[in-house]
Amino acid sequence: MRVTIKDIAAVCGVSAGTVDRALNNRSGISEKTRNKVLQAAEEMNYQPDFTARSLVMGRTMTLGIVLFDLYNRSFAQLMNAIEQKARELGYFVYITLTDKNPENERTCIEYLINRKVDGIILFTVNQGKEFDAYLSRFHTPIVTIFNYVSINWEYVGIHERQAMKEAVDYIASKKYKQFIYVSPPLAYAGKSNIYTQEERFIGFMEGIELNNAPKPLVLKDADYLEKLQDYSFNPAEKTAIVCSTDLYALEVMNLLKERNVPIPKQAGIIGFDDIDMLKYISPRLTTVKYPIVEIGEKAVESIVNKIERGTYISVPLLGHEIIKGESI
Amino acid sequence: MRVTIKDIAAVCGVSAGTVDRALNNRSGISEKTRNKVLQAAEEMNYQPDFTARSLVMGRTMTLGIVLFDLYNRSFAQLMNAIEQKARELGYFVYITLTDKNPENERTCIEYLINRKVDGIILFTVNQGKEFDAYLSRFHTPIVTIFNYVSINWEYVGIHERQAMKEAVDYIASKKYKQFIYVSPPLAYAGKSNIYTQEERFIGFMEGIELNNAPKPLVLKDADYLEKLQDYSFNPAEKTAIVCSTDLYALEVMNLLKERNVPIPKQAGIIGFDDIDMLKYISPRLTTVKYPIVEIGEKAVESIVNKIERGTYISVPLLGHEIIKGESI
DNA sequence: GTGAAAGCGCTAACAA
DNA sequence: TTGTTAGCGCTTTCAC
Repeated sequence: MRVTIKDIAAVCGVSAGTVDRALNNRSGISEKTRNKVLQAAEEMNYQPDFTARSLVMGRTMTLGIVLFDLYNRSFAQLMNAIEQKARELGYFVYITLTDKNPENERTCIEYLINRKVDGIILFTVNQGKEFDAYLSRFHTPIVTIFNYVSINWEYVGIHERQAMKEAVDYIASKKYKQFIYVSPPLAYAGKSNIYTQEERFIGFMEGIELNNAPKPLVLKDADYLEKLQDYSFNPAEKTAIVCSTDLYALEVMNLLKERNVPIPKQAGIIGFDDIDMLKYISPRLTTVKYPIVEIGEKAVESIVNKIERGTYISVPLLGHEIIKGESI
Repeated sequence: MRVTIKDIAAVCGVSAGTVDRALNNRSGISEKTRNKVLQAAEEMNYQPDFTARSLVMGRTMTLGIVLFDLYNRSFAQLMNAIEQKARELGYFVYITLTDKNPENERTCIEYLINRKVDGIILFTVNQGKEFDAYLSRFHTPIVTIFNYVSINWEYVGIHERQAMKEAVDYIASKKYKQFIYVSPPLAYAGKSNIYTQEERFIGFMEGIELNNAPKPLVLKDADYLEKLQDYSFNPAEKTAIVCSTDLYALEVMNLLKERNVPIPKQAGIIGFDDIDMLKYISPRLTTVKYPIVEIGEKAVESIVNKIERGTYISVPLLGHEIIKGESI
């Protein structure tokens, strides 16, 4: 059996309460007994039992993370940042993957609640009043990231809309006459929470309007590649293909290469995310970069502050930057 | 407050023990009371408290994962597979990242043990007799993946050596006369556990010998790119650059492109891992593929079987396949 | 078939 | 300063 505080108490000839006082730096104990207990604990290689502590304290020192999956590079980077910051602050991380399934996501959340996590970092696909109320039923701190839920929930993210608008400004300055917008997740509008994607799209449309660009072709379905396969590029005008994530941009790039459409001479491509793999791809993809690691770290810091001191650390929308590659 | 079994007991006019019998499908209870309790639990929206259950059962229904980081695509895929399989089997996953730091790894392991995880899936950088003994001190099931520790520990992986040897056979069949081997982790030989990398290297050397190839140039340091920058390729002979992971291969490819060394005409490249990003890279990298998802799933199944039924499910080394691209 | 009681390892309130 | 006691919510043993 593992050594418990009782064992230490017996060895030192004191009570369990006193051992607890020594071990956890509580007041009301003499230096002498504290040292004695501490030394005994050391010698006996005492390791505290977190499950017992959790039960009595109602705290587990763990954070639950609800994510789609780890397929997207950015998610992996995010998760990496979260784990590091969390453990630095003394917390462990439960990772749960929802596969973008709303019901599955609720199951994940409930499981986390039942396991008494101290807080949840939530990248949700759910939305709406009902979900908002659902979340409120749990009295557990929650920080939302990327997909906004409502004013009721702390949020860490970037100014998606502004970022995409600036991207359009940048493209417009390059004399593109035609615009195509690629964002298959938009097909889920109304059905699931695609806040970030919607914001990017709104930003795109704002940019189009502000730059007096012609009406763009918007591909908001999974068949965007087929559509692009059939698309006839006007040789007299340059077309800009704006993709809501780098992954779509790379797919588009592959297709254009296959079709022998010169990039960016005939068609330009821009992505969003700045995933690290871009460094191996040519032509270098132009994209929008945002501080993914910071998002993870800030989310953890905010929620831990809420847990330990009662208030979130509100994080203003973080910055972004257009990475100028050779693709547009 | 949350509803507990006591509350249900009070409502139903039975004892807590009886509620437990009903809730957990235990014997010694009439259908009638069972139904009554179950219904009450349903109505009261009872949610079991895992921390309490963990304390009394000594089990937490959680698996601890010890990984380097999530930077490498394969790790993310692995983690993804592990989470899915684990939750399918009713387990939650604590993720801990070691950043390849041996001491940090031990801290992770000990934290996991203190949190009473039921099992640990370990991708270690530690090694040796002392570490072996260290692990034995914990009476927690452990499955090692990728980096082998010793016969004492269950292991899930592939036949790294054989895979690399076959890769060399394949290359040799293509009339390459010069061989360069790239594997910076080899610099840590003796210092940390680089089992997979060592095995791949041994396989490479075996392949070289068997094919009567000339003595290869082995780059086993972080400065491999500088070395390759200065390397003079013999225009009369094709050089094969064998990389121990895709990431190194991509770096090498970038460098060769910069140097305008024609691939694979003058220099061929082969990687290892078959990361999914390869589909966006041209020329298509030739590489060795192995079932990363299966490794994760099998590791989970094996350890859960050990936890619940007392024995691991030994997994024979899994298969691999050479993915023939255009880079060699 | 059911209830009562003990206890998992720890914390915290109250006595002494 | 220290010990005692009563739980946290659940499981389990032993009476009845």
